[in-house]
Amino acid sequence: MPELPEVTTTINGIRPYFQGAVIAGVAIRERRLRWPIRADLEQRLQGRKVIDIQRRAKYIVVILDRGGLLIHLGMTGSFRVVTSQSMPERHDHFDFITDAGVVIRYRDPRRFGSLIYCEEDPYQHERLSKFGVEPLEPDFTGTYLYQMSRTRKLAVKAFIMDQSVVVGVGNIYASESLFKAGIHPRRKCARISMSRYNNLAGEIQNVLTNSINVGGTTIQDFVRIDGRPGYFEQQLSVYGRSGEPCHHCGHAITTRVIAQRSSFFCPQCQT
DNA sequence: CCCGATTCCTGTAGGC
DNA sequence: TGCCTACAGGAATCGG
Repeated sequence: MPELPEVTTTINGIRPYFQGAVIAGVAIRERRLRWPIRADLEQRLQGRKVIDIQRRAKYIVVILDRGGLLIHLGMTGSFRVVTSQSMPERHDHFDFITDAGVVIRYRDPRRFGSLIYCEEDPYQHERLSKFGVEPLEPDFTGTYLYQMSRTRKLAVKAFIMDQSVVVGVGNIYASESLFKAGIHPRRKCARISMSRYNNLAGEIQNVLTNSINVGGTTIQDFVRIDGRPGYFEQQLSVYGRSGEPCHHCGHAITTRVIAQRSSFFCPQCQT
């Protein structure tokens, strides 16, 4: 499930083929994603130059010579770079074809992803307007989390997954960073001290950075641009480890549903 | 406004 | 072996 590290890994994989390219064509086989792909997208993109590929929250932001694209991977979206001879398979919903003849192909079995065309600056698009801070930027601190949480009533796990607070943290990295910080995921976010939030902010940054460095996590669907999996899965402390021993104390890892998402934690190490 | 519940979707895993 | 059901979850939307 693509969270911040998986989006970054995807962007790094696409960039060598996409940045600086001219879009020779777009082939769309399935327009019904999270929102329908607009009918004139092929025509709008034809001949346009790709200036840069960036990230905001879990969106891939493609900067074009004017305007741009917002691409979300949803739950099961991934890109691959293939040759023009490669036949699209089921769930390969669209291709960007560059002037170098490279095909950048999007696959998304569950179709929760999106491809949005922006006439003007994509950073001004409404979809990006409600996002909170970037976790790897300097303004993401324990103080920030502490201040944002004081008046809120939800569990800390739901709080750090709230994209209007901090972006890019999904179910996997929320579970992992709370374990590293020794915080119980069900604890009310307003009842956590400044020093614990300092730890948590640092652990969120550590977990995300470590994952980026090994190409992200592969659980089920996410694959890197070259089709190989990310390797962060081997470093997971709690996610998906229900019943297995905690690496720190040996107690069995517990799973509970918190805010409609399965959550994994050590009941002994996390309080 | 806030927050929990529901919804979209399909591949996979587990039970019988 | 095959069928059925539950489950996975990002994020928009709905309802209390």
